[in-house]
Amino acid sequence: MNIGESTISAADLDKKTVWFTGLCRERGLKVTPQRIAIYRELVKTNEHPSAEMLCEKVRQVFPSISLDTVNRTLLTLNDIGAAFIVEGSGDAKRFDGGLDEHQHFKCVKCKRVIDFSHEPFNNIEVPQEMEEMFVVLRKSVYLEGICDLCR
Amino acid sequence: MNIGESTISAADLDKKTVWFTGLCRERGLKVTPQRIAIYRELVKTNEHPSAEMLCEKVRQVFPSISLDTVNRTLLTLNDIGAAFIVEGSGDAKRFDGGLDEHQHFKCVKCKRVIDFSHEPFNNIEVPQEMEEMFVVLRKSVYLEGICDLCR
DNA sequence: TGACAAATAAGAGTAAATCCTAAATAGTAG
DNA sequence: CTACTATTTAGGATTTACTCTTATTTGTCA
Repeated sequence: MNIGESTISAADLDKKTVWFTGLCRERGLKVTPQRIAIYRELVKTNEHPSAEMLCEKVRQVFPSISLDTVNRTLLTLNDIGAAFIVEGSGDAKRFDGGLDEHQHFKCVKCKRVIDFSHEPFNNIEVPQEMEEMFVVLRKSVYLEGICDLCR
Repeated sequence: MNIGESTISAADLDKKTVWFTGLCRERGLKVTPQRIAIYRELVKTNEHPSAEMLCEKVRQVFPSISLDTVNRTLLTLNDIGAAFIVEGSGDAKRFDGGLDEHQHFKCVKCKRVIDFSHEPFNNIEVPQEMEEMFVVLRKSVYLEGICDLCR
């Protein structure tokens, strides 16, 4: 079990960036400084930021970036598998650049999304019947409730 | 295993309604005919309707009901745990009256949300550590991929 | 280096959800 | 039954989270 915190080293960040630029090229996507900046900001944090939150961060480095670009880019990242949209309920989309298997707990009050990793949950098996009918790309256990700070 | 379809009998619907009125009273909420009507319509279907869709259905019985009331009521249902919100991919919120414990599979192409129920998934256990730190209200296994129609 | 297609910025546009008001209505407790 | 208070209705205003359009810029590749 491991709840919350997890950081990325500068070395890992660079490694991820290299992997990401490769992935872009592979898919015929241009490697623009905006894309890199957005990807790096996303991967740096484990806060599952919204497009809005990321936009603010990226603006510190890239003052003229538009929210639209951030939004579009995040959807692109989701399409190519460099990030994904956290399953959630209703509000603004939340993104996750994390590639390790992990689960999410979402606080229904503050909307915070907290990572956790629990070995048995990483190993759940998709039933045969589902595999036959659908292509299952991602699986995760999703918990909702009230977090430590809100209760 | 059970994918997709599932209906509710008139008897079960009534049982749920009784449970729901009890829950309302417990929470000091008035048992209004609108609330009941909305709840019953939601529980009857497994289509994960939006507020708009539900409003139309309820209007067949209750022609003067306002969309605002439907919206407000659905959020109330969510608050007291009589329903919950499923991710609507940025579009309109979709609601689920949670007939039985079940899981969701979401198609990344057509955005369709498909219910399924798989005994082992219903019985997953939340780790002690999580229970101590958070109040866990809901747990589910969430799968994403490509559905039978899209692939 | 230059052409071209892709990507971006800026700003307008949109749809859903939420909030506001005020007046009418209707559960609920005493 | 009555008083109290929650809830509903209606219609407009506001907010949120995108989404589109158009002109401009910029990676990429020959």
